[in-house]
Amino acid sequence: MDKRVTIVDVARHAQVSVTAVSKVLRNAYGASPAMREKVQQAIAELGYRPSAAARGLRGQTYTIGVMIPELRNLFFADVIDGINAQIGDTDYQVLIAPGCNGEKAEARVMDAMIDRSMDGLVLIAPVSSKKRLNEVARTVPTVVVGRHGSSPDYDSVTDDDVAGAALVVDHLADLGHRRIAHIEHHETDRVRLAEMPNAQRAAGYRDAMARRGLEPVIASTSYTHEGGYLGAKELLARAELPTAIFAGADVVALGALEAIAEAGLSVPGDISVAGYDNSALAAFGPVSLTSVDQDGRQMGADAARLLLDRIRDRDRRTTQVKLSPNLVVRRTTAGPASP
Amino acid sequence: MDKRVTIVDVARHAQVSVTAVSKVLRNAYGASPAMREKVQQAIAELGYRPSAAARGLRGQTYTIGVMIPELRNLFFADVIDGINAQIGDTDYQVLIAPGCNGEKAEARVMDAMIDRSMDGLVLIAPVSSKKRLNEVARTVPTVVVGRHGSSPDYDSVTDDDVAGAALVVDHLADLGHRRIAHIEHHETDRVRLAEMPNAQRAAGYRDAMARRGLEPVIASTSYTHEGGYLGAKELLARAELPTAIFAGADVVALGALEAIAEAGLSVPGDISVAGYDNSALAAFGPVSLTSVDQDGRQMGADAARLLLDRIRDRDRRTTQVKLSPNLVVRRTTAGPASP
DNA sequence: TGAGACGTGGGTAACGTTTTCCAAATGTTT
DNA sequence: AAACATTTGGAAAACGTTACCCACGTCTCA
Repeated sequence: MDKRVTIVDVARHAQVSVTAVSKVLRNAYGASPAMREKVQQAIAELGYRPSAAARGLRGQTYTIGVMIPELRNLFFADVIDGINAQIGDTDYQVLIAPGCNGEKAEARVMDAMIDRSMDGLVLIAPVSSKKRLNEVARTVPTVVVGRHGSSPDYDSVTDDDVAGAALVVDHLADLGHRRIAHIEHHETDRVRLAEMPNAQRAAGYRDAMARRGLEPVIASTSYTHEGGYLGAKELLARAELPTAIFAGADVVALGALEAIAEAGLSVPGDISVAGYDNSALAAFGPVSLTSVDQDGRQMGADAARLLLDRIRDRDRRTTQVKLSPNLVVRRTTAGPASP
Repeated sequence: MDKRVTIVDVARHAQVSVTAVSKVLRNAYGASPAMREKVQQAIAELGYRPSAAARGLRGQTYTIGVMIPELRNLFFADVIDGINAQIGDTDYQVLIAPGCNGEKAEARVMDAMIDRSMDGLVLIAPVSSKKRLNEVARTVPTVVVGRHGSSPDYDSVTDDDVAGAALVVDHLADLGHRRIAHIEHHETDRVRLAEMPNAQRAAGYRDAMARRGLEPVIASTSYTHEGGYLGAKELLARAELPTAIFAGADVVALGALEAIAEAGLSVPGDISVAGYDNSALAAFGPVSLTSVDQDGRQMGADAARLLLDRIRDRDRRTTQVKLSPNLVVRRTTAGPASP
């Protein structure tokens, strides 16, 4: 309950002005090496730590906010690792706001971060309207991760979902499959159709199928375990059974696997299954799911780098970084049983 | 880039004093309903939001910090859900600091949270010294989750790990097992031996075995997948094979399963395996691991409740909440093959 | 009819920084 | 030696709140 050590205490202890201490703290111009030395020592002796609140009132808070839709998604964890690694031991601190599912929760969280005068924001897979995102980005330096499309106000980092979907289709087609079905996340909103990864994956699937001269077969559900289960059930009930299913996400693939097992079919004997995200579940031995790997760490690192750049120079033109995915082939895909 | 709306703007717009607006904001005493109404309207019209930085300089920041050792652990995600649910739509915002593995990272994060004048801290499974934790708790209201032992300075919420271990041992013994081995996290530090959950689980295992008149068999590795793999390998190399293995955590159990499969043994035919945490991996169909369930959500909710109470009254005596775990029996445990 | 209590409302000094000046000292060029 | 840059250090005004006061009416009760 002892009183907090302030910059005034440090100044007094070092026998210099408050201004001088502030300059040393910020590595600002106008402090001689001798003075720096003196002040550093006083800071160390008193165990002084600047108050972020007071700093925020004037300038920076040295805080980066990360908005994430879902803590349990391991891909997002990778992104955060990447951010953290890049921020490293700069003076910035990364803080994550949990539970931002849905537009309303997102709005609340973005406001909260702005209220707290954060220096920069990383928004991971936001669903808010583009208008809202632009507004936010005009208020505070912002990088959006995992959402396609460009903005004049924020930088973005995405994975090439169209290419990723093509990787899967090509892999399956090369194995000899012709009836390759896709389970997509149902989407109607126009902007999201253009910008959300799920829509891009579906588009990539259609393109790749067309290039191969194959008919697309689509079940439109949601990116959840249940969505995968229902989607696969629907596909298995059709007249012509697919010989392979490309699920838009790993959880979806797991749901599909369950439905396939229930139907008494084997994987990959009767039907091949591929997912997307290369999450820990996909890599997990007993599952061993063929999946598309996005380098989450790299995406996070790029996002952090872009953000620091933008904090330094807010008027810089925005850039869009697009990374290339890799296909990780495991044991759920193989050639079709019979032609 | 428009200027921020401040309390002064609101006051001017509502034709009242700044004090009056502040009172309304904080639901403080001394504002008539009429004035409240007027001010609320001005706030709405201007879209005013109070600056957390400025507030922090004077009093509260309405921010709760959560320190978490590892984002990927699903149990922690449950705890955070619980915290978030309890905080609900109070004015508080929950912020998580990622990557706090190790004492040094923890120190940095706790400092960062204090620098940011957070109103309260939830520390999940911290490894820092007790002295440090007490210091922090004396600076800012703090609740520690998942670490046993009591402190005069912070409240704590734990699961009864001794009881949890006993649940497993009793379950296995009731099935007829007599050679029940345990894979523990190696621990030498004295305080941690008393306070960390892993140590409590090992102690609970020993007690329960003794109560049953059984000899404890322990492999001392670490709470990781690899630790489980190596631990099981070691146990399987002994003269007398165990008929059951109680792993101190689900990841450990998964590693053990891998070693067992490699040795050409079947589960639960040749050997039973149980984990701890009832993580999503344990529940996952193909794994279906018997495990001890800690109600993470409940723990988080309790922690948040205690924290809000302590923020309200800092001099309240500290309390320790201890929850009871449940055993979830799945398909990796069964009676031993032969006597 | 006073005296006190109470209900309203506002003035203003903090809070701990940063930042914009400004002054003095020192160095550098003509 | 004069004129001009550059370096070094400090004074003081913000920044947007809160909280402690005080002032003014109106009510209540002896």
